[in-house]
Amino acid sequence: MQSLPECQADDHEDNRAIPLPDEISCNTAAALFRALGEPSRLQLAIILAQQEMCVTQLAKIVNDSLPSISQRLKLLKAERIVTSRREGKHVFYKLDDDHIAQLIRNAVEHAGEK
Amino acid sequence: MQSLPECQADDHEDNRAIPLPDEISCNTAAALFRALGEPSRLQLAIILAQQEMCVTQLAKIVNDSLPSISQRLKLLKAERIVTSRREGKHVFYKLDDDHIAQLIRNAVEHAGEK
DNA sequence: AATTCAATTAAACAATTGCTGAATTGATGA
DNA sequence: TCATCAATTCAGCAATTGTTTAATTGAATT
Repeated sequence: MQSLPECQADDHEDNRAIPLPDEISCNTAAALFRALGEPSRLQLAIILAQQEMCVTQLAKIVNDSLPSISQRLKLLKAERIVTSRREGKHVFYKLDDDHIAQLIRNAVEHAGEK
Repeated sequence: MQSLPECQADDHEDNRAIPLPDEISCNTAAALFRALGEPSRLQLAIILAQQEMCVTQLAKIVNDSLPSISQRLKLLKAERIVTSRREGKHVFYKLDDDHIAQLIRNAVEHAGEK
């Protein structure tokens, strides 16, 4: 009987053909995904994709404490998912750019296909 | 002196205007992000976006143990990021669809802007 | 300057996650 | 059937993460 084709990678010595994705790109891109990879943070991002909002408003809407919201926003901001501006006592957040909005739309779309 | 405009959300009672993103969507989309939100898993996804590959090959390329790779792939598969097919002793994985490839490209692009 | 409200930060704790080595399953060939 | 190789599963451990309460910072008003 004819045997099945051997695993192509038995030429284990030659990895030249497949360049590893560079480590820094992986790390920073993964950090971006990780920031959005938590329901409560993603929820904030989705809300802020619709309209700019201050921390207190967000806390009311999602019914959670200020420190929680603030910490989530801090992480989202570190990954440049949201930007903030202060206006008097309030700090307003919004989505950084359409790039991110597109990313979120794609993910929600994919998730919806289940 | 003119005082700064009040926070728009002092009408705290009326949240009708801002519908909460539905919880299930948030959870499933977040799960997708979380799966990609780990450098070693994202690395696998990026490699598999370029070509189909079996577990042993992947282990060689990223220089890690079979159980590690297998567990990562399992999670990626659970989120429908990759698909697998068995061929004899080997199980080959590849990216599920271009949807995901696009998602990854966007993220890497965004990360590169830093 | 003192008060008040918004937001952030800090520290401690609980829960989740990823990794490691051993055991197990699946499939082929002797 | 037995031996072998690929892949998965399992259980225990270490590290990371998210939450909570309290304390602190920042800005405006009196």
